[in-house]
Amino acid sequence: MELKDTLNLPDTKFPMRGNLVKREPSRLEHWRKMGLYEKIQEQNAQGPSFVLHDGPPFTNGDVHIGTALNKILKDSILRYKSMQGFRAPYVPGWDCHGLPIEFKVTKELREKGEDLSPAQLREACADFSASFIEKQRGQFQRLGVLADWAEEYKTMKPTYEATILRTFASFVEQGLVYRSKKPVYWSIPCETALAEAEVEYHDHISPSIWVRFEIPGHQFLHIDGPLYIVIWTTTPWTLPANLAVAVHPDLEYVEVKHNGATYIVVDQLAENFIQSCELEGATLGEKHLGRKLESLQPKHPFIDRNSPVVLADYVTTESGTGCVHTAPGHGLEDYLTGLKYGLEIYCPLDDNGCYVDDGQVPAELVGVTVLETKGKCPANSAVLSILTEKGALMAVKKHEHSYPHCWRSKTPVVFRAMDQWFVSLDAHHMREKVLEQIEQVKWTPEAGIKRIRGAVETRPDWCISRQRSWGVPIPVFYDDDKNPLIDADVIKALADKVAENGTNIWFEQSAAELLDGIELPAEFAGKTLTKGGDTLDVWIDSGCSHRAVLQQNEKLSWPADLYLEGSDQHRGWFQSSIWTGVIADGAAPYKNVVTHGFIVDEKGEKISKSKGAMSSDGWVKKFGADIMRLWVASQDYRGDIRLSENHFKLVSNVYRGVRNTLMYQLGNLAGFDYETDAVKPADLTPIDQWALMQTAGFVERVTTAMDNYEFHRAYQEIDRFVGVTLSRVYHAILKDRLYTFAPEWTERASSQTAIYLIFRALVRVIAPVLTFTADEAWSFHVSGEELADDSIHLQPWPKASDFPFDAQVAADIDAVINFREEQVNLPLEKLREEKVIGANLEAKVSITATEEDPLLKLLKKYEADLPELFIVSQVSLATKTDGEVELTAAHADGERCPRSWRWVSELVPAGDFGSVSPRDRDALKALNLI
RNA sequence: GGGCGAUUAGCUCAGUUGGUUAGAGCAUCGUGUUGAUAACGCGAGGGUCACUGGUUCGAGUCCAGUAUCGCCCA
Repeated sequence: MELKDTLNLPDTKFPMRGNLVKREPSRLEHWRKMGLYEKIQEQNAQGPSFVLHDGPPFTNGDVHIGTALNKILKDSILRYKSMQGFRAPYVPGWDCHGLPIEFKVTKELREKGEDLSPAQLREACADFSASFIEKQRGQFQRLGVLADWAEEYKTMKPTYEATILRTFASFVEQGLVYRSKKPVYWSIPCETALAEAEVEYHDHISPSIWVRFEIPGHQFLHIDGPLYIVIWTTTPWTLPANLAVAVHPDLEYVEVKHNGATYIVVDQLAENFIQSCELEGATLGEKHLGRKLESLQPKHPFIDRNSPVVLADYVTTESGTGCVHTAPGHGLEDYLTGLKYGLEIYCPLDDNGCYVDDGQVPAELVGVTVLETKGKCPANSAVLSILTEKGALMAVKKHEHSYPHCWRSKTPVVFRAMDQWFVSLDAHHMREKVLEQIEQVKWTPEAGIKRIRGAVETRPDWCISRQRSWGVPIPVFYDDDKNPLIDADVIKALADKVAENGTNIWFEQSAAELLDGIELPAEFAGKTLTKGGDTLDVWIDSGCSHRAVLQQNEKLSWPADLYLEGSDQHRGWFQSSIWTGVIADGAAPYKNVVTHGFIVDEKGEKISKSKGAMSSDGWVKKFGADIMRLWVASQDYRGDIRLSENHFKLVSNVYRGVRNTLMYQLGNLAGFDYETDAVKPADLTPIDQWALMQTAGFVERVTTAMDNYEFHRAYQEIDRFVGVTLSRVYHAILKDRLYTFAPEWTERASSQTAIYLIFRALVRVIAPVLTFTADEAWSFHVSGEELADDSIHLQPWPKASDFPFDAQVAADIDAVINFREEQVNLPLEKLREEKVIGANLEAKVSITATEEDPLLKLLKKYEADLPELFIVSQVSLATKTDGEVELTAAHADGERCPRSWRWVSELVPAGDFGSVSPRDRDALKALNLI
């Protein structure tokens, strides 16, 4: 037998390498088989409840890395809450309806040459959505997300749809729903009005044109020759709908004279105007305040009507001429000005974006489309040629600016007035009520309250109608005179039918069939009715989730304790939810809202879609779920979250440290039975008490971090605890005693007792984040096998008070260790450089100080422990009469023990093993080996 | 263009009510060990705290502006 074989070296089957990609799936299967989620719920059935309400991801693709981040954060929080004894059910959801799916499905069907009825199209959309629910569910599960998948909610489920309709009925009942002609964003390829959320801004090159409107007669005094007011626009195609020219009441406008003609533009932009239109030799004349121009009646440049000068505050001097082309049917500001001046909300475009023949539009424009394809806009070209022909066009330039685009077709959208359904947000002081409720919610980060407040304060009435099929129909009927029947009782009755059969019935049945058995208001009774073709804005769908899920699933409760989504949802889901909550239930549906930022690349810039780094699965397949989860925890998610391969490698390093530490602990607990082998708290050696004190502090700090959902702080704490407290200090010191002491010796049992307690705390603390690894380590701990019946996720969260130690002893050792870190290592390193020693055990340390020195007193108190704490072979303390503490290091004296590698004054015989130190001889004796 | 936020070593984070030479961990480099070994130890280098100006005896910390980045809006 070799000496090495007489040592108690670490022994565990817990593998050093994680091999997560390969190993994690079998643990998932194990969890599924044992019903881990259900077990956790059962265990906490009587605990206080904590309801996190899941924001439903849209079901039109693979799980995006941002969605993965979101779900991981939720899962980590819920696992933490569960370990703390909360009944924390998790019902995930899916957002199914909406334009992106309908668009994609329509496109695919068109390519196949199939033309489906709305009902058939909806079926295809439902299949599409269902297929991605399957896919995404699998991807979420792969991340380790634990949930009540059997109860998951879907916005396309009949009962959910019925809730949407009932919520809408509540809106109608309160008189908030109205119909109005209003300019809305219109996507020509999609033939639909778009919500703000469906519009994205991209840089766009538009023609910018200067157009002169003649002011005939003697409207303006002291002007000889022709007089013009000059407008500037980047949307020439809206000129046929021009009904006015807006100027700012308080700005000065100046007469620009050139070649006998006079042009009126705002003073600040006169130079710009002269240069842009190349009016060489132009001179400036009199100035006039904008409000004085209000009475002017310029002529439309190519249609026989006047375009009066109106006043508007939003006119700026940033670009153009300060005289704003106004088309009430094509812009929101123009619309408001139009209302103020009693102008028609005029919009001569059909659904396809082509000019209609209404007797006013010039014949050469009729049928021309305003849709821009490949940078060319036929309507713009046609309008420009008319303007040129009429001599009204003064200049054309290219203008790059940010312009709204359809989020799906990516084409520029147009503003177009048409009939839509709206929800009034100001009636019954609804907006004020929502703002009041916002104050009752705790927003994290705190700045979130400003964002949602701003969004609620400034949003216009909610346009809720969409001209689509894949959604919940707006339950409105029309009589022959186009009078709408929109009645809360009728809608509620319809909702009952929908709860049974889904909204498909709206598309499959006639109005008469739909209304069969439903009592109509007197004015519609007996009339022939037709059903409306619009669907509801999908934000209503998801905005009703708290009503459809929290109020209807008996395991959940309303309002939610927590909503946790990306910061973009201040304007999206958080807002739609609080509106439906306040309108239908009188309060906000959540108590706390936490937001996370967006994922950016390593430079901190928006991640580009082409990189292919967007898929959650790609990262999981390369690094494993625990690394992804650790990556999520590693950063402060309240700001931007950086994503890069490099980053994952760094996180992997930290992971390896944690894993190795667990392996060390498991290895050194081999053969240790806490019930029979643990020492009493009073018998714990000083270093073990120190380690337990450190653990208590660690647990306390991590708990605080977790309570604040500050995973990055927990991550830093874990990294530090594992890397410094345990690995560098505690575990390093322990090696000698764990390896060479006889198993029954108190010191060794003391350390194993401490390691046992620390391991069980550490593995719990990492469990919410490193779910797989913690459970793996736990399995080996409780069963010695990779998979066990028990799970770390059924264990309670540790408390600082779980760890016994004497505060004075622990503090003393802390001081000794600080002394080692600051003073002892340096001279040892110097010896190493000088090649006097290699390992620290080859060294001895001598410390000299005055008798009164507190440090010396402290060291004396623990003199016997010092070699172990300093990890050297010998430490000698000596006194002197005055001066600072002196520390010298040299090669150790005596001989090297071949068993413990420590240098001792003399070796003693140990049978067949030759000579060893007296302590090692005793150990061998205790082991009955000699 | 507007609103909100961020900006501390290569990376991820700490920096308490403004107060001595700005701290960790990881990474890097050097080195030791070979009984945690695709591991572990020790040491070193690395920051004009985004920039500019202000308040103050004193500012990473307070104020203003600028820049860059992100989200939202136009």
